[in-house]
Amino acid sequence: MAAATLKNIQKCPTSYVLAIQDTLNAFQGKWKMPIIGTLLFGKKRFKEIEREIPKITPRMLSQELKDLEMNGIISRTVYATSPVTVEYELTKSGKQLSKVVEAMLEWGLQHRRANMLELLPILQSKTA
Amino acid sequence: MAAATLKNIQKCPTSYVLAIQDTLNAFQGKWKMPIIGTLLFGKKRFKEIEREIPKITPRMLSQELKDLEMNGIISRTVYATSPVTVEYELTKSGKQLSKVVEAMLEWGLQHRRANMLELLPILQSKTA
DNA sequence: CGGCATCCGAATCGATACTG
DNA sequence: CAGTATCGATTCGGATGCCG
Repeated sequence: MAAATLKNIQKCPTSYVLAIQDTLNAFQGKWKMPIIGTLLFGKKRFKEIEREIPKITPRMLSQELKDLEMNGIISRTVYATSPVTVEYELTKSGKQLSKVVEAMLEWGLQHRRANMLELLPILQSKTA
Repeated sequence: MAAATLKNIQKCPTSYVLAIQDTLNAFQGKWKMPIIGTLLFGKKRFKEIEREIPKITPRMLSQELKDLEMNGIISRTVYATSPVTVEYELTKSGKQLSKVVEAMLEWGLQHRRANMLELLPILQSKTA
């Protein structure tokens, strides 16, 4: 199959848009990408993830993990210890997201530097 | 400066999470990535974008374009024709997002194929 | 430890109608 | 053409408390 480069789909921008939205749905919201991000470093337990993601509540973490599992991005394993231990791990699909995450990360750093220099004390209001 | 690879920040997952969330904020929501996507092919006018993105309303398009402009991702040019013509174009920062978009696109296609085969008639309920 | 249930305000977003 | 204004439905997401 041909690679999914921009040039290949230039002919039909709309179908291209649909593909992006499709992808977007898999990890939309405030928390999914950060969760995936922490799991790229390996298996983690519920509490570990919670600790690494500032301000996430158990409610949201639980909800998002369930969502990600349903979408085939992570897998959940329960160990019958006492108290129970649960480990979350990226699936193969999930691991392939590292490409996306790295791209986002790299752009984020560049973009931030660019904005610091040129414009935008506007961000202040969002940071606060 | 060292490249922003995952390995480089493994030491501090939390700061890494913050960087991702930061990036995420720049194009969160249902429409921003698709808008950026269509603009990767070149300058476009309001109506052109609207036509290429299924189901977007003028309200949302207007709002998101404004947001993207404030974030330094696109630029807006008004031509004093009659009726007025407005063109939107990616800035340098915006163009650099192509890396992210392509990564998302590629993953989306792979992931879709994988899910078709293995699991998930669940998506049906979301597609409907 | 790893959650779930409930409540509730805030933010998002779609539909529709209108304007310079 | 390129938007804006208003309304209302839906969803998101934080706080809190409880459970096996």
